[in-house]
Amino acid sequence: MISIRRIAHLDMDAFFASVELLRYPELRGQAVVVGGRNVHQPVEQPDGTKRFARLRDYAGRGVITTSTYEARALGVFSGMGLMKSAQLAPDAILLPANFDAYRDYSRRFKNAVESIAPKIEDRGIDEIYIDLSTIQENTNSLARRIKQAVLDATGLTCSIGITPNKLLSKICSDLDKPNGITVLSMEEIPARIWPLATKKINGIGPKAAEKLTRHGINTIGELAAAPVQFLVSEFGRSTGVWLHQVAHGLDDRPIVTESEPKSISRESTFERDLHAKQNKAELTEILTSLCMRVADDLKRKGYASRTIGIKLKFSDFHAVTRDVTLPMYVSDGTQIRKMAGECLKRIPLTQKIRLLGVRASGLIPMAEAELNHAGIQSEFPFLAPGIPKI
DNA sequence: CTGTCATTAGTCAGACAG
DNA sequence: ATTACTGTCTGACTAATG
Repeated sequence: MISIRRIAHLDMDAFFASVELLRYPELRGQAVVVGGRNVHQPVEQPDGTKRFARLRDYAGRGVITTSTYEARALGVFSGMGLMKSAQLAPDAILLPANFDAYRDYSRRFKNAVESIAPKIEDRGIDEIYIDLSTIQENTNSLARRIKQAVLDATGLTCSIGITPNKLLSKICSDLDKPNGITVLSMEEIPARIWPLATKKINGIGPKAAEKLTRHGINTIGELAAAPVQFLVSEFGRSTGVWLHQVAHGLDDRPIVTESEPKSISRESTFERDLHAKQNKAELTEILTSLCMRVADDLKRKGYASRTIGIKLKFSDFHAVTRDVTLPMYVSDGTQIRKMAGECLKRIPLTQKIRLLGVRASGLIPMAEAELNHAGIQSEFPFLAPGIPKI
């Protein structure tokens, strides 16, 4: 007995910017971007109107997190440096990010969808996959009902793709944005998917797309027509077979409703590049603070870690990482700091540094870590409570 | 006794995404 | 004065083990 899967991908429209527009409705219709660091909140003026920061006022290393569709029309997209975007759209309104508000609205829209279709896969703050396979209702009316529930709960619009799998639904939710519904069956793949650029496939990024272009493959249809043995020889067994499958719209990944985090990290780009020796005190303090924040996050989320790593990004954007694994689990900031210090010693410091990061991986829930820790201690009493020599 | 092979863990870089 | 932050996954390489 086989059942036809019906999977939805729901993506909130310009999510962070749209949440800001709920708070500042007078900005509706304008080019607005969210992002940056040290961006000040709008200031109320004597006449009751608010004074907003403009992109041209910004100085620093921040990037755009989200932009309204009006800003995108000016060539200003997420990920772009704010200094760069200020040249394209100096008059665009710049707002600081309010992550607490976004998390709140995220929770609201997910709850609204859950009340209609409970089998949901979380894909970050502004999108989800929904398994609609077992719901007996016309696809279009179900999609409209979900969108209405999201709008009622948040005042925000979203776009939905509904197809037999996650791969196609993800592509389709983007085809009629904003505020759209796209339903697609396998029969429609040649007409509606094959003309699209390979970059539209989730997992084909700039590098893979560029490599495909070099081989004369620009569209998903051209990728589908490429011999699988050619793709395997160019991209390796696993990626080559995958490219061939996805180009034909094939994807059997299940909806994953629960998962455990694999790593917890904190990183920070400095206001200015720092020199390893000249700014040693400053760097040490930043490293310690990152370790304490990671320890905080671990404790708050209830995990312990046995692999601690650091990341450095240099002036030329070249990044290096080092990590170290212990036979026991740790969650204490001081212990993490010692391990991070050991990692740092193994990195040659010639260039100036622009970013420092600390990551904890090899996670297990705190309760299990304590059991495990007790076992390790009795087996290796000399390890506890200090840090073994590296 | 030595070489080879399979397997696993650890480490690091890089691609990708939201 | 261009380029954040958090997180997942995979490939390549090395070392250890049997």
